[in-house]
Amino acid sequence: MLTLKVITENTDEVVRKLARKGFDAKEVIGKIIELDKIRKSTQAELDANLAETNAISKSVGALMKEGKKAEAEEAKSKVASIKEKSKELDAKMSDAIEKINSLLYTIPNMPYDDVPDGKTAEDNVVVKMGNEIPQLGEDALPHWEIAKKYNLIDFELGVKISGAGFPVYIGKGARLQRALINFFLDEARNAGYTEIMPPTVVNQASGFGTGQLPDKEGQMYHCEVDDLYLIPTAEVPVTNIYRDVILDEKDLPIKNCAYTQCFRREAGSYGKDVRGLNRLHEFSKIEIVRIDTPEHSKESHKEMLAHVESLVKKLELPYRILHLCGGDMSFTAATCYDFEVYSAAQKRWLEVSSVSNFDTYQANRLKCRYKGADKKTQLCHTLNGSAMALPRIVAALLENNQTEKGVRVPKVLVPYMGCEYID
RNA sequence: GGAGAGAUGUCAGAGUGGUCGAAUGAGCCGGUCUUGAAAACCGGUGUACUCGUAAGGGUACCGGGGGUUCGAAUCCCUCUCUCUCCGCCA
Repeated sequence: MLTLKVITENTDEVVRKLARKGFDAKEVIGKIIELDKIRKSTQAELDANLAETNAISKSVGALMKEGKKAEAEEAKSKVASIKEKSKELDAKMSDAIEKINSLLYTIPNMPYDDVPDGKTAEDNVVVKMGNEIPQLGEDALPHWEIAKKYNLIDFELGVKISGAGFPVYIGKGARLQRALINFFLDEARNAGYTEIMPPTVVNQASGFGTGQLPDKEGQMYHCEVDDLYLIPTAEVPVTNIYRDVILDEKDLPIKNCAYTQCFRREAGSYGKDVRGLNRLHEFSKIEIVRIDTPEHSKESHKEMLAHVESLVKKLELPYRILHLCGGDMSFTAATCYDFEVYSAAQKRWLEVSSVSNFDTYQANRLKCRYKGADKKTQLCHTLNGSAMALPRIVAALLENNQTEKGVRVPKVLVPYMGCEYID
């Protein structure tokens, strides 16, 4: 969430920037400022009351020691009325703070100035394209047909044992999963990321820390008995490592990567979007996460983009990079680039990665701070990106590389697959 | 699942009703000493809110929440978590 400080001190700027995200902040910020004034004055009054209570309590102790019982009793009686007032003030202040926070949660992050204007996905800007789109014949098969032809993925079997959106990978289909996971992790490690293997279920505090809760409660699987959530992305456990942590500036940037299974309820999705591997309830993803200083985070973001680009390049997949416009960006991002690969039989672009900088928005929720050489404690910047999500990569690989001999394995994956063709 | 023990600052660890934001030790930072280093010695070393130009004040925080009391790290209730033993088990 945005900090109270930035909202109260730069109100006009905040309103202007949020407008680019299609969010009218004027009213809610007005309310927040009002509530904050109440909070401040209430706190001043409460603090004074408590100070008086403390002073009297101290004097009672002293009087008792001196044996001045009557005076001690008198002091005691004085406290009663002050205490009652304190209780009242305390309630008033908690109420104000609670209201302020619940309003703060409704405000999205401010987009950076270089984020393109726009309202919908139509307005996203293609900043780069790479690798040739293959020309397939009329008889080209979509990936779900290929998966069936070579017995790589059994969607019906998944329905039997779990439900729709939980495919079963078989034989070379399963091996391809493992090959991609290893490839992505090796690439990340070579780029200086520390490999993390986190839990795939998290508690409420973690879901809250990265912003999945309370807003997107319905998107996560919830184990009610234990009140734990299945993670929708490794971002949740890996970023929460740094919840309530004060880092040392010399340890920044922190660069972590993690492979996990990801679980998404995807309530409300339907049609061609959920066909085959296009949208699943469970899938494998390698995530890269960075924690950085405000001064260096833009540079970090660039490095992450270059890393993800190198992956699609090596996999020989036609790709394009989109700079998301203000209106299409996620609630929490300050700037975000999407990577899409072309799935030649479906004839459509599939999103395989988004790489975001959250500025201090997430760190403020997480209370993730660092201490610099100047001994000052301030909020970190957090960034993350997929590097990458498997299913759509697999979809594009199967479709784009289909030949009469089988599906050609990209050179870079051959050592991981142990074969040149999937047949 | 059963029984017991515990949760204190960066860490270890004291504190069982008043001057405790918290002993002591370690670590870390600064200094003295030293050719340099080590040792020794001296000083400093939490977070948040708030008042103040500043110096410096005030308030809160000893796992979370509530209660008793003039006053709670300390007493009571409750929740959570951790550890040990037993059982079960990949």
